[in-house]
Amino acid sequence: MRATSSTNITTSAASRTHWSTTVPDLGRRSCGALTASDVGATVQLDGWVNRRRDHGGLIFIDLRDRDGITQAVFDPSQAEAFAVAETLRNEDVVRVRGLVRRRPAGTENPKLSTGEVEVAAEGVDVLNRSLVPPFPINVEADVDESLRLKYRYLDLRRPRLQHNLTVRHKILKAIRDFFDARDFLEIETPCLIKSTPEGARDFLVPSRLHQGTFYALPQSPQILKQLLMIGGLGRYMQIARCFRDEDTRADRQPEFTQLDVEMSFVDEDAVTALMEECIVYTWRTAIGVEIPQPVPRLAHAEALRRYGSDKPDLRFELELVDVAEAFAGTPIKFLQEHAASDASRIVAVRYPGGAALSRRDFDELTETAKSFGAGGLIWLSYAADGWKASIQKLLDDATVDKLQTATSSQTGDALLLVAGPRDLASDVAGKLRLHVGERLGLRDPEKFAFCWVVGFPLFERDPETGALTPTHHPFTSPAPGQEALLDTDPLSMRAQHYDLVLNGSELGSGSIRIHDPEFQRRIFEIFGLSDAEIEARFGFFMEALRYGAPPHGGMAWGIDRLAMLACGETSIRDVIAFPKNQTFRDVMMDAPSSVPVDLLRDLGLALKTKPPG
RNA sequence: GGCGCUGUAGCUCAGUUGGUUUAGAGCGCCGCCCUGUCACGGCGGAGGUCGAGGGUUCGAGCCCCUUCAGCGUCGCCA
Repeated sequence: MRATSSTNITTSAASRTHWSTTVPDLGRRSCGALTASDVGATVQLDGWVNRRRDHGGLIFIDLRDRDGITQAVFDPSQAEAFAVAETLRNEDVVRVRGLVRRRPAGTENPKLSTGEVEVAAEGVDVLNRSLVPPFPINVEADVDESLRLKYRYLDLRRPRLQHNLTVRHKILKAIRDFFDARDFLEIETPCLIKSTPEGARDFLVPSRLHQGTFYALPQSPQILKQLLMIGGLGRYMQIARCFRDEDTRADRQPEFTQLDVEMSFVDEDAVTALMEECIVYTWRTAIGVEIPQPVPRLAHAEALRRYGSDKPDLRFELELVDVAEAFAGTPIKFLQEHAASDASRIVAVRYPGGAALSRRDFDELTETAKSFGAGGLIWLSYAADGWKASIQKLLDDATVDKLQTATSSQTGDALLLVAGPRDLASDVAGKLRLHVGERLGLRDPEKFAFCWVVGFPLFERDPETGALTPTHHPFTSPAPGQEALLDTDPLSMRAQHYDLVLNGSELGSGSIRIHDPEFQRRIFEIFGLSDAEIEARFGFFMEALRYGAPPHGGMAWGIDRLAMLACGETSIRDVIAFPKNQTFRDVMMDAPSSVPVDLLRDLGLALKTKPPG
C-alpha cells in the first residue's frame, strides 16, 4: 500500500516535450505533455495502448508512456488509420500522428493532465504487438507479488513503480549533488574481495585461475573505505552495492544499496552534523518535505528508558514511565521483587482511551505482550465509574492513584504494565508502545520523525555464551579517553557510534573508527580472533594502520529502506527495479540456477548436492 | 531454521455438513453491434489436471498424510 501516492513528481518542461534524442522531429511529444496551448499543432506520440474504447464509428485510444496519458481519436474519415485502430489491443506499441485539438465542451477529462485536449489521429504505425498481459497494466489492481516479479518488465510499466523509481533516482541524485558540493569524491570499490570474518555470511565467488580459492563479495565497503582514508583521499562517498548471504527475512535482499561515507580528521559531531544536512537536503529535494532541525539526539540509554527501543518511533509520544516506586510496598510478590531490584524495571505504557476496551481486548493485548516475550501483562483502566484492573483484588486505591499521577493518565485511559528484567521489560514495553500507537493510528506514513541515537555501549554480552562482543563492528572507536577501561571495565565503555533513525527504522549507522593498530588488534582478540587469524584475515589492514593512518569516521545508510519510507511503501521490493522474492530467488530470470558441468569443471568444483530438477 | 496462512478460469475471488446433472462470479479475452467515450455500452462465446502425489469413502475442490510453491512472522543478520 502506498500512503503517499499523491506525492507529485514534477517533470521539467524541457523533458516533457523532447525526451528523445531523435532529431530533428519537432512534432514529437511525450504522452503527458499536451495542453490547451498545443491546440493546432501537428504532433507525433509514441507509446503503449493503455485502453481502447471502440464506439463502432469512432475509436478512442489512450496512449501511455512514463510521462502520462493522451487520448487519440480515430474517425472513419481517416480510413487507413481507422482500420489500424480497430486492430489495436492493450499494450500494443504505436506511433500516432495527428492534430492537437480542444475536446468538445463537456467531454474534458479532469483526471488527466492532458484532459483538455485530444489528438485527432491522421496516421498510426504499429511498432509492435503485445500478447494479452498476465495482469492488468492499466488499473491499480491487487496482483499476486510473485506474478508481478515474474513479469517485472510489465509491472514496471505501471505508474506506482515508475513513481517509486523516480523518487529513488531523485534521492540518489540529491545525495550525489550534496557530497559533490562539499568536495567528496565518489570512489568505486571492488566487488571481488577477500572473505573476512565479519558479522554476516559472505557470498563466495570461485576463482578459475587460482583453483580452490575464492573471492568474497563485500558485505559493505567498510575496510576499503578505511583504506581510502589511509590512502589520503580525505572525503569519500559511494552509492555501493553490498551482499550478505543471510537467512531470508521480510524486507531483506541478498544484495542491497548503501550510501557509504567516510572522512578523515573528524569527530562524531562533525559527521552527524554533515549527515543531518544531507538528509534534510535529500528530503527537501527529492520529495519536497522539510525536516525540522535540529534532529533530536537521544542517548542510547535514554532511548531505551523512554521508548524501549534503540530505534524509537518519534511520530508520537506515549513515553514509557517507570512505576516501580508505586509498587514498593505491594503485597504482590513478583512486583515487589522487581520493584526492589536494580536489574529490573516495571514500566507503564499509557493507552489513551483504553478504558473503552473490553475484557476480550485486554486478553488479546496480553497475548500480544506474551508474543513479545513478556511473562504476562497487567492492565489497569480509569473508567468514569472507577478503575478496573487485571489484578483487581491485589490493587488498592492509593497505588492506582499513584500510577495515574505518575503516568498523567486521564479518565478514559488505560495502562499496560510490564515487569521484568530491565532489557526484557524495556523491549516488551517498547513493542507495546508501538502496538498502541499503531492501533490509535499514530504511525502516520506521511509523517517523518528522524532522530539520532548516540552513546551505544562498545561491547555487549552474548546472551548465550556470555562472551564479550562488539555491539556494532570491531572497527568502532571508544569514546575519547576510555581506552584504558578495556582492561578494567569494558562493558562500561561507550562507542563513538551513531544511528540515524526514521519512524522506528534504523536508516543507517556510523562511527569514528579505531586508527591505533595496537588497540585494533586487542579488539580483534576480544572478537575471538587469535593472532594467527588476525594475520591471515586482516593482516593487510593491520599493516596499513601502521603507516600513518589518520583519525577517521563515517556512516552508511540503507538506501532501499530510505527510498521505501520516502515513497510511503511498506516493502523495499517496491523501490527496487528487479528485486528477489522473499526466498531470495529471481523468479523472472530464474536465479539462482544450475550451471553446465563444464563450468564447474573449469572452476575445479564438484557438486555434493544435486541441484533440483 | 521454527511457526502461521494461502494455493479453484489469464487476474481477483466464492464454493455451505463430503452428495442436483456440465465447479461459479466479477474483470480480462474472442466475435458481432454501436460517432463523444474515458472502469464506454449492448448481445453472444471460449476458457478449469480445483498446486502435485498418496489415502479414507459408495462418493473428495471440501476430510487425513506427504510434498512443492508463495506470502507473513520469529530466530539469525556487527
